[in-house]
Amino acid sequence: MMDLLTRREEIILLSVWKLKDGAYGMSIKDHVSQVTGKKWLFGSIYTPLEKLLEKGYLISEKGEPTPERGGRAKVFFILTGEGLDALKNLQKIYEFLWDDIPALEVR
Amino acid sequence: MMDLLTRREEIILLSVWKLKDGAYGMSIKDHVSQVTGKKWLFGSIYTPLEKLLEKGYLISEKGEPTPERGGRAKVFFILTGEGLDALKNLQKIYEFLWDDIPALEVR
DNA sequence: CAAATATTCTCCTTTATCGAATACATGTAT
DNA sequence: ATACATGTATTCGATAAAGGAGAATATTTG
Repeated sequence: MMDLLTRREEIILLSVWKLKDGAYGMSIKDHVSQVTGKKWLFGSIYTPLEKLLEKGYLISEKGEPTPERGGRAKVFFILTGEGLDALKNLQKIYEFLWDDIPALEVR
Repeated sequence: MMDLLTRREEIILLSVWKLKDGAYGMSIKDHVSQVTGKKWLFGSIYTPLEKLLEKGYLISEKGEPTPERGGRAKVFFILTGEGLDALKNLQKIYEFLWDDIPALEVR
């Protein structure tokens, strides 16, 4: 073990996928905070993003600055084929792990 | 962030649940290795098990030694109500995260 | 005491967490 | 026009927690 995605890598990768062409640091931070119901800070976003770039699961692309007052240029992130494969691999493992756990669904 | 289960905690907690009254170090190790398709070592099992006890997600129970030649007594693990809640919480987050990701399902 | 099974321990690397510091673009007052 | 204020976004750095590998130790029976 274990070349599986870490928890944060999983959550961030899925967020990038969901946000499509609008995935950059801040929007990812907001999205994962909303989804998980907890407040995420910068460090918890940019560090794994960096790692995901290294692994080739994401690529980044410098965007234009916002035309509003203030607004440093965003860095957008896009899921690669390898990133998608990593998610598929995880999904397959989840099938085995979570399948046949009926008692959890009753509440 | 983040009081969410870590990846290993999740996998091990689910394995304990699946193995019912037969969950102890070695059987958990074999189960997670089989499910994830990777070889897990002792350190990757007993350390998080200890953590899960501390968190109250598991309780342990000393078993009888195996009647075969050799066989130190096993320590069995049982999921608590809190442990089940932690899994349910994770399951709920997965719903949001993984829902509406149709492209992943094609393969 | 030999052999088999199970767990504990130790060392080291990698992730995770938090928030201050910095960068960058634009509005505004002089 | 130019300095400074303001709003957005990212980089950095320090510390804590989790992950990873496998040797060492304990326990039980032949």
